[in-house]
Amino acid sequence: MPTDETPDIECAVFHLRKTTRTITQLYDEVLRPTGLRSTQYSILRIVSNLGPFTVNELGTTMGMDRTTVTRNVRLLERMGHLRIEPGDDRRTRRVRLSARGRSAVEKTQPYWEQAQAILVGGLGDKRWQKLRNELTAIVNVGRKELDKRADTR
Amino acid sequence: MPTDETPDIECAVFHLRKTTRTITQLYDEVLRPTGLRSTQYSILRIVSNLGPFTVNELGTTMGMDRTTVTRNVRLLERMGHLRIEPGDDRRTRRVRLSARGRSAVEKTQPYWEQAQAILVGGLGDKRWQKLRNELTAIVNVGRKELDKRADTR
DNA sequence: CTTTATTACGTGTATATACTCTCTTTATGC
DNA sequence: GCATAAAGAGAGTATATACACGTAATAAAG
Repeated sequence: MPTDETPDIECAVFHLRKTTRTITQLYDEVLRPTGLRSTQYSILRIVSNLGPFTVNELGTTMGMDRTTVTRNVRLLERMGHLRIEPGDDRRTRRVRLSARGRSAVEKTQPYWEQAQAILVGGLGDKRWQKLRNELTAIVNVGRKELDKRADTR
Repeated sequence: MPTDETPDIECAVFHLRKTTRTITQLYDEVLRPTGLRSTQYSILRIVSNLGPFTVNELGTTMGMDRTTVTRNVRLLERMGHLRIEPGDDRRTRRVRLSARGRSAVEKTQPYWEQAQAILVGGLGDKRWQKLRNELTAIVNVGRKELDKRADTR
């Protein structure tokens, strides 16, 4: 059962979820030797590039529910990749990369590049850049509506 | 914390997962009165439009692992939306919509249309059509690579 | 300065996801 | 025909995800 064309379905969330499932499987497969899953590497990369973060900030950056961040981050802390320190305020916690986490990101980088090369290579760099922009655009559409609905409540 | 721009990150799987999280939240929010989640409605819709399916076929169509199909379908069976019958072969099972499932799809349709309208309306129909095609394209890129790797093993 | 609202975060629960391993059934080789 | 391979599916386990609810700390109102 090789590559089947996705049938005539308009539903946006269906296409997005199907695509994300498939591409996550690809990245997970390529990253497998590193012991990091796609989401885990994403979190470490984001924290590495833009951190440190509070739990809330990380959630906003990743479009991820706060409580999901808590659990994902806890896992990475147990693996020794992240450190979770008290924040400025006694309510907040500061999530930052550990030395081990930094090393893991470096070691994983070439595998990530390989996966990225397969995908971007298969689509073409220009098309990927455009796609990336469109993804950002619909995130903003969705985010805006969700924020609007949250305000009403 | 309103709509924040996704920072300068190239990683494809990060953008896809972030987008899918956000859009799933939107659809789930709009679908909430119906009691169906995004994935559940997607499965019912697919089975309704293209079914019946074996577990494997449904997995292929949705880019979903076979074992995930088993569990998702079981849930919908317990809700009374799907029926799971023996297939042509004593190995296979046939997944089809029940009368109740058909009714649920119909009742849910206007909510789905509302969510879809928010998204497609926010992006523009032309851009959405293009985006949809690009999503299909990268699914095929990913699928092809995954199949290649599966053959080697 | 006390009451009240807001902010930041965690737990309980349920769905979504996929890999590994195993079982049963069908197809293939000889 | 029988041994072996392949196909279809489920169970065990682990991660990913988010909503409802609860708690502690800070900010705002008076």
